[in-house]
Amino acid sequence: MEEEDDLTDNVTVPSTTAKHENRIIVHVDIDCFYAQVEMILNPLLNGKPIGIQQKNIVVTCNYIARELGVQKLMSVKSAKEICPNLILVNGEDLKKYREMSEKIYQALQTFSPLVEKLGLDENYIDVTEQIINNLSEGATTKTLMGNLYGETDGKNQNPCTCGCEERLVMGSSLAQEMRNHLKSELGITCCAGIATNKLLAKIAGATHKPNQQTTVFPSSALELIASLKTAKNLPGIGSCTANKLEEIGVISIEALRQVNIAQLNRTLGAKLAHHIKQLSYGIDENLVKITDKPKSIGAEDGFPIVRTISEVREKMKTLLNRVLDLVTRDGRRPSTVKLTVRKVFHQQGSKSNLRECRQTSIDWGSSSTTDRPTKIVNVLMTLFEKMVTTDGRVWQVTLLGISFSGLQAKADSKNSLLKYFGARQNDDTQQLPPAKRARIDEPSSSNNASLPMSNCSSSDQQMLTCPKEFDPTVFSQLPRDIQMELISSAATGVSPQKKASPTSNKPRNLLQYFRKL
DNA sequence: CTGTGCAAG
DNA sequence: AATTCTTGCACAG
Repeated sequence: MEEEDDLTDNVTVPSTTAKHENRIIVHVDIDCFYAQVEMILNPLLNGKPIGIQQKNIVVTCNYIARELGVQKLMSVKSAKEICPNLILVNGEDLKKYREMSEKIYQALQTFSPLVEKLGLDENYIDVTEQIINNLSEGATTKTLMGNLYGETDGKNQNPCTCGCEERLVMGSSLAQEMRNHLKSELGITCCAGIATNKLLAKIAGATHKPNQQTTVFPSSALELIASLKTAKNLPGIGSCTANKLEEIGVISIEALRQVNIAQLNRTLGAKLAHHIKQLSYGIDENLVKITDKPKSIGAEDGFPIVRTISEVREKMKTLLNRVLDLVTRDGRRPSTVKLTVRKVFHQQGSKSNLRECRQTSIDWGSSSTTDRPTKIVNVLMTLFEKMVTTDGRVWQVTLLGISFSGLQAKADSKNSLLKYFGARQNDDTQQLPPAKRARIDEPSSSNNASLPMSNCSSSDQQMLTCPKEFDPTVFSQLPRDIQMELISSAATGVSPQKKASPTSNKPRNLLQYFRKL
């Protein structure tokens, strides 16, 4: 099937978008995050204009400062000119912010297990399950909390009959509860967007700031997207895609909606072309993806110029120490290292922003903790040579980056599985918060551990696949963290049971109880 | 599995 | 009004 012209694709775009969406997504965005954290940590700052300084830049500031004319990403110099009594707080150490970010994530998780963190100050929450439960319990649809995008005359011109608006109204009160909770427990204020997908939720939430929330009905989705004005304002269209779009004359949202799909395919590839076309109509099928532990841990350091191996080795050591520290704190053990370099070779005016990387698996085998750093430095230097010193050419390097991946929980079933069962007996629901929260524990026939078969696509795809060697039924009942542990142990062959040899009366491995017979 | 490119905050 | 830094995902060989 060749799609020669754009008519075909446009026909498939429903006039009212998201009609078939049964999800309810909340996007939570903390108001001027760094500034808020500083004010919470130091109440003396309350009522005063404060700015967060990194290097010579005011990266963000509180709303008092904004009223006085201070803007985000302003130089310290001009910020002080505009607002001489601006209080500057150094925000180069992100520790405090990471900690608060984690607390916020945990707090939001009490409303739904489907929380996705985006940066330090944003989260998506899929509350479809909770809403459906509430409705099935005969919860009365409350009045909408906060702002409703569009429909400014207060009248809903063309109410949708599919039930989405009722669910969104409930979503708005759930969002209100989340914001109240963040305020009372952490002192944090934020904005929220409530919609049927991530795209609309994020954009809607940004329409009323600060400390407000906004719901968008699918009937207003097209209008909301159009209000972004330009295509590059769509989340998912970055600078590179925006440039390519510009080359084919696509700047506005409207132009993106109208552009010939075949041409778009040629410019961006079919998949991306289709995706951003969908975005332009407010359609976004992306699921809220649970944020797990990081998949990689790394650091990189840029500098003016380095030309000698010994300099590189020095920088490498320093950098490695930093990363190793992070890895140690994480607790897991990586199986591969990756080295990134940025080479600069002054060719005719080219920016040569060229980064290259090489990775290799690492064998922690018999290396003591004291041994470890030097050992890895050598590995890294080998990788380095693969990239820059293979030929005798002159080289200059302006960046080194080290990243570890393949992080695996240190395989000691004592500290994970056993501990889990120990704690588990006490209370199943403890990590589910105050009952009023979302009332997902109401029927109590099944707890949250096994998100029971819902027809909600969002949770379906979050299901982990059961490794061959385990009983799928049992597996499906296990909580997610245990599922993951079983998967990784299956994958790595940790504790392989030889045909269930009952002879081993050793510290019986709990894994065996989950295996198929 | 490797390496590159893009996006986001 | 950025640029840098960190992470994750998609693509391709």
